[in-house]
Amino acid sequence: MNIQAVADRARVSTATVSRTINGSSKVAPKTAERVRRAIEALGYYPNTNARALGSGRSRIYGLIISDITNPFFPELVKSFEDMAVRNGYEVIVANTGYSPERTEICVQRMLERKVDGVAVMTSEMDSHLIERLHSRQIPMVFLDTGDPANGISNILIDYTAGVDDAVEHIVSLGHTRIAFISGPMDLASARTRRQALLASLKRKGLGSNKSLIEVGNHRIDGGRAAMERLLTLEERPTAVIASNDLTAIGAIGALHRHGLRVPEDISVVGFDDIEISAFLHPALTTVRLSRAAIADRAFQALHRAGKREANTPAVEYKIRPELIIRNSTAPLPKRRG
Amino acid sequence: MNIQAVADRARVSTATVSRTINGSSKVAPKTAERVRRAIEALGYYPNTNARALGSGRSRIYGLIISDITNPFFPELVKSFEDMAVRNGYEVIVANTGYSPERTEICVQRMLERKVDGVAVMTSEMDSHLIERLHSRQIPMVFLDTGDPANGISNILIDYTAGVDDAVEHIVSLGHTRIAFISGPMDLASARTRRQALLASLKRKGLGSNKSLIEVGNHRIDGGRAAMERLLTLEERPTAVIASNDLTAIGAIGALHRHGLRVPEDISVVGFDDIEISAFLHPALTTVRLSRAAIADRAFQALHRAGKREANTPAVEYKIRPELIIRNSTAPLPKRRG
DNA sequence: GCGAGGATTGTAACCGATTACAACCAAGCG
DNA sequence: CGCTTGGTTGTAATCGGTTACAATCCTCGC
Repeated sequence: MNIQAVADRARVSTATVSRTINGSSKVAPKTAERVRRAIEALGYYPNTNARALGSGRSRIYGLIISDITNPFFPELVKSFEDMAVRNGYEVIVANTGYSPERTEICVQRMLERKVDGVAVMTSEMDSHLIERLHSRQIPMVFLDTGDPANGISNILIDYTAGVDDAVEHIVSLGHTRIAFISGPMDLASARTRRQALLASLKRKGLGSNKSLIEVGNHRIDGGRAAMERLLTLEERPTAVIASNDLTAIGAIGALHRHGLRVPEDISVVGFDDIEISAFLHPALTTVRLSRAAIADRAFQALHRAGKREANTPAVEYKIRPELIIRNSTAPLPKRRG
Repeated sequence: MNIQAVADRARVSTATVSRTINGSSKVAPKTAERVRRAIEALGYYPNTNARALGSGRSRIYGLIISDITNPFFPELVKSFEDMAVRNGYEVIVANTGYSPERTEICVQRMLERKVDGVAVMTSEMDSHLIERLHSRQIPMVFLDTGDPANGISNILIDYTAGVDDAVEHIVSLGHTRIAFISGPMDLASARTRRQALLASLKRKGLGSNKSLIEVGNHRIDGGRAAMERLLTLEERPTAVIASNDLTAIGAIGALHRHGLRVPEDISVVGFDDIEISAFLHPALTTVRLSRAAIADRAFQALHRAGKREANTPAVEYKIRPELIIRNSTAPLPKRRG
């Protein structure tokens, strides 16, 4: 079952069948209809490999993430894949596991499969790997670390705005001793969040107390450990902002273990709004970073760059996180004693 | 940069280069070495599309799951992909979203991309779709619903053993009023778990009380709602077994909301052992179903079937879940009053 | 009635591998 | 010494599309 069979049945050449399928150049409506009926009758669908070989376009996008088991990513992957499939594309997902060697393999996989574009949704990527893709004219889009001036599209997260909302919320509840648990400092995205938060606190005239800044690992255990350390302080914080939701969940775990109530004794704010956060007890107040929006922009960036017509320049999208107020934050408790 | 360039540099024909790369037929060691050096020097890697077109094998496996945002799946996807990449394969992940229409699209995608095998890790799949793949001789492996007699490999989960462990554990703690929150009854895997559990209870001489059997939806909100209903009973259960961990998490949420303590007042057992379960407060006692083991067997099944030599028959693997005792279960509390 | 010119369609080269088959070569044997 | 045989290597067809270019067909205006 190949294009020749369709051509024979529709009494046209293979070129006409191909044109009908791709809508590339004009085909007379009557002819097109005959071809479509032949396709229908034979249950024909094109061989993607032959298509890719002939045209040089594979209709595959690469999606590089750090780790699919990190709850931030599944929704991103799903949304991206959804859009891709709706547009006739396939997606190859690759996990870097935060390792440079694995990242290199990921890029190699993309090259071998001749992807039409790569969405790099992790901040850790060597410039020589970027160059590898760039030199082959493969469209790319990055999360936060792209450089549109160099032809690489970027999705810019407005951390400052999101973090400001969180700080404003906490401050308006009367808190002044505000702790922050950051992500691992070797992660670019964690550093960015940390800087945005420190700047925001400073703007409020807070945050000079370095002992209230702890480092986690963007996972539950790190958040728990960091919170334990914060609880040993003479002057405990009354509110904690975490670099991501998992960290916040860990922090709440530590608080519960110490018999402290959230939010009555201590308020906690997360970041990301992973699905489970809405269902926790207490439901987590957090800064939502929409994965659907990120996936949408990423796909658009690649898809536009792929249209050969316009030599579309790299674009930059801005995404504004959104504070979701739930039950893990409350007004500053009255001092006892 | 194609195979011809390599052939020229190594002063051999393209056939010899191809043979060296694939190790298909014998190539003189000296020649092979020359070819390898040429490949190295040129930084050559084969065009996968051309390879697939010529050989009929794409070195791509399809992985059909119901929903990547269901925490059960990411680890499965990751493990499967890991094995695939290590063996030079690529993976196409497709979410059915539990919808027949989407499932049909998933299968179509697999056919168009000419996958070398499909792992169907969701229980909902029409037989005509299976036939579509089967008639094209595409190796398949299913989770629980495969039929080795019909040439389809199967990974059999020994639910009975896993559930027995959980029931035994709960009974040994002194509980007799044991509730069960099942998954949605239109999900085959949920029905299987339910049957295994009811049978296990019956074996212990329990489970005759139908009011202790509730239906959830395998998500947190369903578990919470089901638990709420159980709490309205005259005689409340003292232990609850949930069909999956999310359901258990929801149930615990409902219990907390009612001021009940877990495990002091009520014990809760989950199923799956998703990553977060170990970090909850209390850490969840659950029956671990290893996703890594499932992925491993699934890959092996496809990989073996793919070797054209032996006309390998379909295989059946058995996986035994394992009870992980944490802090959400405790001895039956003493009756007060 | 005829040539121009646009719309349609066909011919065939090409994408980059794989692989059946043929050709070649050297060693071994009678 | 000629032939067989097995190991290596090359030739060229093939996979199933895409697409540049050529050919053909109409329709119009003069």
